[in-house]
Amino acid sequence: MFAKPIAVNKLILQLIVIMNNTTLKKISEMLGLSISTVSRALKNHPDISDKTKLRVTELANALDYEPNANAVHLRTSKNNLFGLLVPTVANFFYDSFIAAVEEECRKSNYSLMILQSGDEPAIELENIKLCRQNRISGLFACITSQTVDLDPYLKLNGLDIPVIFFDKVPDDNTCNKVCVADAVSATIAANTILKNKKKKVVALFGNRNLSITKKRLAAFDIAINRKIKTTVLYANSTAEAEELTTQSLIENPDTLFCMSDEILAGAMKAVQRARLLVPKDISVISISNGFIPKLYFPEITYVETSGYKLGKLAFSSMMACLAGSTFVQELTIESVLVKGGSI
Amino acid sequence: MFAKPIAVNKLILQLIVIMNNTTLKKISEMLGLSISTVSRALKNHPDISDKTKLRVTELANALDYEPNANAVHLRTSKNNLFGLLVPTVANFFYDSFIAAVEEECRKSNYSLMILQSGDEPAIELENIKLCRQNRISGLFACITSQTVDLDPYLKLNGLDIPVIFFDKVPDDNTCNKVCVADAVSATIAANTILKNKKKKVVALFGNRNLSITKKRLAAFDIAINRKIKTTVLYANSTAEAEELTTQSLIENPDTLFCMSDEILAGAMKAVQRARLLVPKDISVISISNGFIPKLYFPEITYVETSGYKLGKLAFSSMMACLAGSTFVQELTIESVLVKGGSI
DNA sequence: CTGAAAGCGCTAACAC
DNA sequence: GTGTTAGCGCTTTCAG
Repeated sequence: MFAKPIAVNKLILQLIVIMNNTTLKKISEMLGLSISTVSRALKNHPDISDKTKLRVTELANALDYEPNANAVHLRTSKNNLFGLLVPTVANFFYDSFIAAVEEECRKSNYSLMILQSGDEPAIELENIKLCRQNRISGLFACITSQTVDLDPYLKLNGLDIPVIFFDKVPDDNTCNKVCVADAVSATIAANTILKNKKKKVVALFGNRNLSITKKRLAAFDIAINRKIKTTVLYANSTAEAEELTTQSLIENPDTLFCMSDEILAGAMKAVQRARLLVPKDISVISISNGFIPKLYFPEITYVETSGYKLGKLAFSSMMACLAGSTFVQELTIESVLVKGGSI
Repeated sequence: MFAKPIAVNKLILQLIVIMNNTTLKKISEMLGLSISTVSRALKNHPDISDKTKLRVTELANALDYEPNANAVHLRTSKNNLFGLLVPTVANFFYDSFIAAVEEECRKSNYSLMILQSGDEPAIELENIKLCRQNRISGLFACITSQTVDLDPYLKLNGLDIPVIFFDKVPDDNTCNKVCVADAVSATIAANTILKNKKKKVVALFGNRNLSITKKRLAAFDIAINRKIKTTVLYANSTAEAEELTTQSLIENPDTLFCMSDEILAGAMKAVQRARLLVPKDISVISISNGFIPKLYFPEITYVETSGYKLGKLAFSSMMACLAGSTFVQELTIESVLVKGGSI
C-alpha cells in the first residue's frame, strides 16, 4: 500500500465528517489538536489561546457541531431533565400547566419529558420507569384517579429526585404538593352568591369520590351555612351535568354554581336549551381555569384556578427542592374572582 | 491496612449501592460476576444459565435497577426520541395533536421532547438546536408564523433526521407535510350552506395573510360561486370576530360561516349578545377541531379538522420515513361533516 | 456458559 | 497553552 498524499487524507476525513455527526474527535483530528483542547476552546476556557479558539470555533460552526447531550449527561451525571406526568395533555387545565412549566424549563436550561397516563395506573408505572431510566432531575406528577400505590413515587424521593405533585395529589402528607385553593375558591363563590342576595341555588359538583369534590363541597356548604335553599348535585361528566341541570331547572333556581369547567360546559348547554337569559332569568358562577367562561355572553363570573399559575408555582417549588430545601410543603395558588356579567 | 472480613465488605458494598444509583457494575461486584454476564442475564440472553439469570434478576429487582438511558443511547447511538415543536401546547388543536403523537410514541417505545416556540423564530431556532443536541430520531414541526429560514430544518434532513411538518407548514415542496384538508373542508361547508337553501351568508375568516386563510377562502368562494349573497370578513382574533359579527348582524344574514374555532367562539358570543336563536334566527356552520361546537345548544354543525387524527397521521408518516421511505409527500386528513343542530 | 476489552462522546484532573 | 488519561454506564465482539 502506498502512503497517500496528505491532501487526499484530509479530503477523506472531511467526507467522513460530513456523512456522520460531527464530534470533538473529528474536529481535533482535522485541526491536529487534542480532543480536550477542542473541548475547552468551545467552552471559551481561559487557558486556550485566542488563535486556537478561533480556529476551533470556525471549524465547529462550519461542520454544525452540536455536543452530544447523551455523552455530556453521562459524563457529568447531570441530565437537566424533568419528567411531567399528566392523565392527558388534551385538557385546558393541564395544557396551560404544561405551557407554564415548559416556559420555565427553557429559561433555566432544563428539558421536559411529558408523559400521559391516560388515567391508567399501569401506564403511570411505565412512565415512572421511563423517568428513572432517563435519570430525571425531578418529576411533576398528577396521579391517576385510581392510583393507590405511592411507592414508585416515594422511591424517587429516596433517590434524591424531588417529586412535585399537582392538581390530583395523594392524601399522604409527606409529599410536596401544589394545588389550587379548593376550599378558598368554593368559599369565594358561595360568598359571591350570598352577597348578590340569591335565594335558591343549584350547586353542581363532580364525582363525589374525588377529593377535589369533597373539599370544594365542604367549603361551599360551610360558607352557605343553610342561609339559602341549596340543591347539591353530582355529575360525572359534562353530559351528565347538562342532564342534571336541565332537570333541576324545573324548580326555578335563581343561581347555578359549577365546581369546574367540565360541569360549567354542561350546565350552560342546559341553560341555552331552556332558553334562559343570563343573568336575568338565572345567575351562573363557576370555578374555572378561565377559558370556557369567556365563550359566553355575558361572560361567566368565575373563581380562577389557573393551570398556568399552578405550573409556575410547581416549577419554583421544584427549584427550591433542587436547591436543597427539604421542607415538605403543600402550596396553593391564590384564588381570584373574575367578574363576568353572569351574576 | 488489614484485610477486612468479606462480610463487612459486602455490607459496605450494599450501602454504597443503596446510596447511589444501581449500575451493572455494582450488581456484578456483589454477585462476583462480570459486567457483561449481568448485562446479558438481564436481557435474557440464551447463553446465560437459568441459575445465573435468576440470581441477577433477583438482585436487580431488589436494588430497583433501571438501565441508564443516556449510556444505552450513547453506546447504541439510537435515541428513540422524537422532537415536537409547537407554538404553544395550550391550544385545543395542538394539545390533541400532541396527545395522539404521545400515545403512538409510547406504543412504539419512543420518547417525546415537546418544545414551545411561543411563535418566536429565535426560540424556534434554540429548540431545533436542543433537538440536535439530543440526537433526536425525527422531528414533528409546526413553524412559527414568521419563520422564513428553513435551513435549520433542512439541515436535519441532511443528517438523516426526518422532519414532518404539520398544521403550519412551509410552502417549500421538498418537505414532508401533514395537513388538514383546507380546501375540501371549506368546500364541504359551502356546499352544506347551499344545500340548506341559505341565501345570505356572512363568512368569517382569519388573518388574510395566513396561507390557511387563503386556501379556505379560495375554496369557499369557488364552491359558493356567487350563487348567494356573501359577505367576507377577516378577524385577527376571537374578540375581533365577535365585533365584526355583531356589526354584520345588522344586515340580517341567515347564516354565519366560521373558518376556525377562534372565529367561531367570537361569532357565537355575538349571536348570544344579539339574543338570536340558532338555527331559527340564524344558522351557523364552522370548521373546527370539535370541542367548541359541542359547548353550545344546539351543537354547531362543523367540518372536522381533528388535531388528534392529524397527530396519528403525522406519526405514521414519520415511521414511514424512518423505515426508509424517501418519498416526500404532503398528506391530508379526511374532512368529515359533523352534524349539529345549527343549520 | 462466562469474562476481558474496546469504545460510544464527552469532561476534568493532572502533567508538562 | 496544550496533551494525556481515566472514566461516566452500557453493549458487543472476541476469546476461552
